[in-house]
Amino acid sequence: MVDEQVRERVLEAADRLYYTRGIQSVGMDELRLASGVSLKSLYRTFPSKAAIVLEVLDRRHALWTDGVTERVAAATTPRDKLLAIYDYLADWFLDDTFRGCGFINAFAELGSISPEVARRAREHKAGFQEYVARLVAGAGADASLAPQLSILAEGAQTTAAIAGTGEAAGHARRAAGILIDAAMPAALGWNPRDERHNNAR
Amino acid sequence: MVDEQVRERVLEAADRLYYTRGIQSVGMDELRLASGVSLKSLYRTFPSKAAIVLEVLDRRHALWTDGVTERVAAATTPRDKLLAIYDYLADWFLDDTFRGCGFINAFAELGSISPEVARRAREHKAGFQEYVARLVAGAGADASLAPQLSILAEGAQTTAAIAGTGEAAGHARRAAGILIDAAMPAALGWNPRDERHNNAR
DNA sequence: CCGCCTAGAGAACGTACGTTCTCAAGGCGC
DNA sequence: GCGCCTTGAGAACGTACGTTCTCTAGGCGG
Repeated sequence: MVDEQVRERVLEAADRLYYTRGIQSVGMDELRLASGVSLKSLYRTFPSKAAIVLEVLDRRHALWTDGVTERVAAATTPRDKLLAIYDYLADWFLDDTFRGCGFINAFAELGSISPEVARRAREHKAGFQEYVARLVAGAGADASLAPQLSILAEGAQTTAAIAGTGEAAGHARRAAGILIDAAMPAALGWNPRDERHNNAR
Repeated sequence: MVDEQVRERVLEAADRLYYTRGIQSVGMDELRLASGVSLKSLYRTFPSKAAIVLEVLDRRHALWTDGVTERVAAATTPRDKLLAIYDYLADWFLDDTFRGCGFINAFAELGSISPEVARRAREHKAGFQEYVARLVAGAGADASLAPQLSILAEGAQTTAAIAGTGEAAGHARRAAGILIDAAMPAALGWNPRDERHNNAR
């Protein structure tokens, strides 16, 4: 089997298994079975399980970033771009494999014993916060809005994961709408009381 | 050693170790060392590690509930009672042992392989959401405020844990203030635009 | 002072895991 | 067609863990 094929198969299976059942609960033998790659090829392609974990996290970061970016790009107004984040979450929460944010989970499981995992989680969250900050700046809203929206997205993910329902996305979206309206300068001709812009779900 | 002493020592040490390093990373031998309780007494008092984990979670739930309740009780106005939740979080985040919500962490680590752990996490979060809902009702605010405030608290905890800083508490508190003002009926004589009530930190 | 019961220390046991090694089969150059 | 190199399957190895067992020491009632 070509190296590229091995990489892809292993990372795909590892991501699925680690996300579903936790990293420490999934052994290399199970990963071999699920990926259809022999242990030999596995260790020829990756130096260790720890390395696989880090690559899985990097892959997941790219998928998340692409997904959010795409969804935001599809929205037109600056306000809708901000709210699109929560629409993306709403769809994700409905996926029946949803089990919370993989980075929060990895951090909870390994953050205190693997500095590399902790760093990946920190960078993933910092990246998202910066992205939101750019959107907020683009909307001309007060900069303090950005961490507020990030915290709402974060809270929606853990709430939805533990509750096992997706309704947190809607709650977060409505809260975000209120916070955006409060942070939007009326000077830009924006009227928070205008019902047409208050497109809550 | 008296049974009561054994229980307390083991649960205290287990809570500290599990919270700091994760549950699966802490073995029974280390728990024996940290608690100063022999393996024999340990297994005389608890049937298994799984049972200890569940008792630790129950204990932690009680500690959290008491801490929040006390802090809220110290506040006077309904609005300040709601904001007191974030003051409690702010203090907690400054504790240098802070490593996120123990229930989120336990759920991330074991939620998919231990239904009991998943249940504890679900009940813990549901209990908090109901508590917030009661406070919101007591404040005469719209019921939709409750899940919004819960999600903010949730997001602040994971954000603070991964970032390693406590500033998320302040961001969540300011967002909460805005959402509370938006959900408070003006009919009760409440004026959201009144600066005197807008005691952001 | 003697026997019994309990507790502590740690060895022992079974299992599981990450990683490496063995061995046989198969593809490919010559 | 023959030898060599790589690959796959799985055994093997070292370690760690949860749990139980062994043995010894000591406290306490009689």
